[in-house]
Amino acid sequence: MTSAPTWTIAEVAQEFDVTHRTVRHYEDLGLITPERRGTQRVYHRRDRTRLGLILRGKRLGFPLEEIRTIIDLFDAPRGRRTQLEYVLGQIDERRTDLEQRLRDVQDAIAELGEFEQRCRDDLGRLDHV
Amino acid sequence: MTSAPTWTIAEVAQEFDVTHRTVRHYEDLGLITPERRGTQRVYHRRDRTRLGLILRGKRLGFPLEEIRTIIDLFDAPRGRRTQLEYVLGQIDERRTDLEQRLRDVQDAIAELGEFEQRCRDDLGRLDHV
DNA sequence: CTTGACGTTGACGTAAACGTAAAGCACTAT
DNA sequence: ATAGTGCTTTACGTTTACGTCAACGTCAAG
Repeated sequence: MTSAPTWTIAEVAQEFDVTHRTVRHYEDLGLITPERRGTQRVYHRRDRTRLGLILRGKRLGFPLEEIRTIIDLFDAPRGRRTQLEYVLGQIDERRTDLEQRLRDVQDAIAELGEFEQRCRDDLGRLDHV
Repeated sequence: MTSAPTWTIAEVAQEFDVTHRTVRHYEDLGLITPERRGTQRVYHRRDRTRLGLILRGKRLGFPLEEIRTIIDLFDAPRGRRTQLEYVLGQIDERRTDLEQRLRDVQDAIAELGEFEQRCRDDLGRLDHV
């Protein structure tokens, strides 16, 4: 029988291409809470999942504090109706935000495409002469 | 005959929902270069276009310095072949970056949808009992 | 047993992106 | 003439997201 795999701080840092300082910073802000064996940190799959979410959130330009509230949402208690309704409300806010970003990215890609076409036209004119 | 419209710093700031300090900061970094009439700044349509691009870039999480290189690209000289090829190369880099972000946003929205479904299921079970 | 390799906790430093006075010019309105 | 409104520069303050030592613990290898 194989027990659940774990990782050291150096391993997760290398794997996600960040420094150990960064990983510890995220822990300071409460974004990840690795197990402790004595004084050493032990990272589980759950921590890696969270790290992935954090870094994606960062690529999307969210501040770390906001990222924390988002990924905490996934682990929030949903036993009572009021809790569930709160979570569903939060989900809606997040979606609104993300859909704005989706439009932003799509617009930017479209503009880039138009601009590229203009450049290619210019290039064609240079060839033609 | 109507001459080209212009705006004051207060007007553009209000319109884009930023402070005049922010607008001036972007000028300090060379992202916009409004005309001067005496000591006063006069903003033209071109400046507003750039401000829109800047803010969208910010929503996408790009640092201002990178935003500057991007929007400068649109005004870069494209007279010679080498210049055009440079610009086309830059466009490709940008597109690669933006497509990564597109995937990120789409993944995030998808995950949010799955999570919402789980929550709604939980809510249904509460109703059903 | 001591030397690395890797880990730990402070604690201070820094770059980016503005915020926030402070102090002064320019024009208009009373 | 002076008071007010809006714009200007200068300059230090703040927050976020880490970087960068310093100083020390721990465990396997030589």
